[in-house]
Amino acid sequence: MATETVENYIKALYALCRESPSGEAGVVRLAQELGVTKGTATSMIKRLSLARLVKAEPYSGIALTAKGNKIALDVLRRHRVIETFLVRTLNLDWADVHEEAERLEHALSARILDRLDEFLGRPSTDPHGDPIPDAAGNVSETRSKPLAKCRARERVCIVRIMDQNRAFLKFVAESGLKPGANLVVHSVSTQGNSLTVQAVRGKPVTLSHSAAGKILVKIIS
Amino acid sequence: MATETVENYIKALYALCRESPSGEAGVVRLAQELGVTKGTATSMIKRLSLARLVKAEPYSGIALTAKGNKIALDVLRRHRVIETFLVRTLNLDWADVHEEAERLEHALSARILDRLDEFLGRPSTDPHGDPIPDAAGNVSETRSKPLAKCRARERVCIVRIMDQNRAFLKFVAESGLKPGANLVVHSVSTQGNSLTVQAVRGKPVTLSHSAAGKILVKIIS
DNA sequence: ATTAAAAGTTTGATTAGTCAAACTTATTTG
DNA sequence: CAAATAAGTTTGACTAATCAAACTTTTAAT
Ligand SMILES: [Mn+2]
Ligand SMILES: [Mn+2]
Ligand SMILES: [Mn+2]
Ligand SMILES: [Mn+2]
Repeated sequence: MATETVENYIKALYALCRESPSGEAGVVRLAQELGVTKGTATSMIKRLSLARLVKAEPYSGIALTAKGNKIALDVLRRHRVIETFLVRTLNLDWADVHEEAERLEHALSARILDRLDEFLGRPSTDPHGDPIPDAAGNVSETRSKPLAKCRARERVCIVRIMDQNRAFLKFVAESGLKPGANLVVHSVSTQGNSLTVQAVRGKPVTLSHSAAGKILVKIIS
Repeated sequence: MATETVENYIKALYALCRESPSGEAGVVRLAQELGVTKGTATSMIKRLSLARLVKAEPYSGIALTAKGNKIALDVLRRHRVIETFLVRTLNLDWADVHEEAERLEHALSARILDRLDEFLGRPSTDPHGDPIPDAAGNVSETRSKPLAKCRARERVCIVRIMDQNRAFLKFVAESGLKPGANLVVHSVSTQGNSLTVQAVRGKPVTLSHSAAGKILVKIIS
């Protein structure tokens, strides 16, 4: 079994590779993400490479191997099942659960994870709308687009919040913009740097372009 | 915060001090308990001593300080709340939960622990009858004696099983001797090396002296 | 095409935790 | 009591994870 530290590196690498157009991660960003120096990250990459969890040439990009990807999805599954449990069963604030899950994700056996998953009714997404990979590592992401790309008068349903920041999550919840909420795009500013939406039976909310970019929605037919 | 390793040493020391008449623990037993060499245990004791978690003179007994005791009770609380959750909510086998809790006990924050405790209705004992310390570190142990010390025809209620061994726990459950079970002491062999008990509406079970010594009971008035 | 900045690597040191094996002190036991 | 045994300690070595600081390579600007 991978150590807690290795699992954290793998998970961070997975996220960085996702969001990079080249599909590869860099050492500096990785170090930033994990709060370590770049030298530390470099030496860990060497170890992961030796363990065949990543593919990396000196002075070039880092990518996960199939084996590394498997671990990433497994950790992600544990993380998201735990978040779901913490919110649904223990009533923790959805803005707090990410950090809690960050520690717990490394301590659950496969057996407990499965029991927890069963107890929760095999949820397909966590409280933030993040898809939960199944035990085999399959992820089914709902087709969606950023709210920032919507046009006026579109009716949409929020599917996912792409940011773990506590303050942002608090704001999103305050504004009634949690996953599942239906809303109408009221107006879009001409410069495209903000837009106003209104939840059903809610007050209108104006969002900056960057905030609206982190909220994924699907169009209601 | 103490590391996982330190918490394990402290917890083991707590148990060893409990069961020793002198109230002090030795390095060899400690090492055995944790599956490390005695040299390793010695060096850890030095560190714990420096951190004021134990009081220890070279070549003499080890005792927990008040600070160490506090940590031990805290870990014990987490361990037992988790075991209760695993059995009651996730339906895990009571023989398996000890090992699972052994890892989880180090990953729960105070907040999650409290929510879990609340969710379970603030239980006072875990599935094995082990008392759960409260958040302040108070333990209330039910007055009890070993089943081995009972005489024929006594009617007793099982309060606690003093052994985490899986095979033993399986046997205890099979025999209907879980905490809460009421039974009558049928007969006691003259040599005192075995005794036969019968649960209400159960078959008679014969126990060795050593097995009966690990089952704590209280007399039913 | 130089050169400055950014990205990545290396080196030497540190801490936590561990082992094997030699060693010392305390306890038993004949 | 002396010798054997058990308990406890010390030493030297190792792995995982980290940092600071010097160094090298790549990339971006001028
Ligand atoms: Mn983590
Ligand atoms: Mn999430
Ligand atoms: Mn433990
Ligand atoms: Mn227990």
